[in-house]
Amino acid sequence: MEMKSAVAALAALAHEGRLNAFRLLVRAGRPGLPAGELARRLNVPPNTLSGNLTILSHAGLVEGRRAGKSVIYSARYGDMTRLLQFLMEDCCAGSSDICAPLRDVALACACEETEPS
Amino acid sequence: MEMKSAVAALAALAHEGRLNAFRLLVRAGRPGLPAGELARRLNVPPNTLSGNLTILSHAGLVEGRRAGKSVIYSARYGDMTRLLQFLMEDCCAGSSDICAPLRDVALACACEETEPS
DNA sequence: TTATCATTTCGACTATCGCCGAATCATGGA
DNA sequence: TCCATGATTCGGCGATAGTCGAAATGATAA
Repeated sequence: MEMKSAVAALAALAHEGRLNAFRLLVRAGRPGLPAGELARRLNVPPNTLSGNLTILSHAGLVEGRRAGKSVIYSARYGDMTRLLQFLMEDCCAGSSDICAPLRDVALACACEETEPS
Repeated sequence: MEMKSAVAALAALAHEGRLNAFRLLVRAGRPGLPAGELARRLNVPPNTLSGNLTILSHAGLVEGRRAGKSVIYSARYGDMTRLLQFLMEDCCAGSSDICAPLRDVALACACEETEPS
């Protein structure tokens, strides 16, 4: 069951235009961006982008909310996290040297709150 | 340039049969599994699986090496790591609460060498 | 070399995806 | 209400991906 949604999310991301849009939204953080602004920044026709945003949103990767005339899209970090979790599940098969680099990747995503003290 | 290969990897994984095969290889660890054994375990025709393994290998996610009559496939953990890194790049946009769950996912992939003391 | 087994490639069919122009829907302002 | 604007949906065409049976390739052992 989880399998189907993972495939859907991966299929949604397996497209240059959608991956660009998604990454832009990921970088935009919680506030997100209006659809038109996205189309302008990515330099794609609004209707094409709209279809791609629909696909991303069906896959649970983004969501849109209306604000006046605009629809503001933002990344759904929770589902993004679950997808990554699904991909790295049981990745290590007992060999810690496989798993270690993955940890480093996550720790490199260090934000500003890295210092524990 | 990195973009293209990320899309290729995601497209390769955006397929139930291939994702099953890949995950099975990921769990199999470095030793990997012969193609026929994979086909048997996944219950798919050998030629179909062969095509899918070719796609995965072109995407850099798996590799095959010959051992006698069999070709043994194994996951390429390095490229898998790079893909995850690409997906979570700049994920936090300054908000640490976005990034923290991702770190937890990576830390949950804890292997046996988790204990720091 | 010849037989045999594991795997891969070939060929053709079907289904689905992606893109674009045009029409439609939703909102805010005159 | 009527118009302007931002966004989405609809219709279609062309291109691509997926599957399977059948044939070919590669490797081994006698």
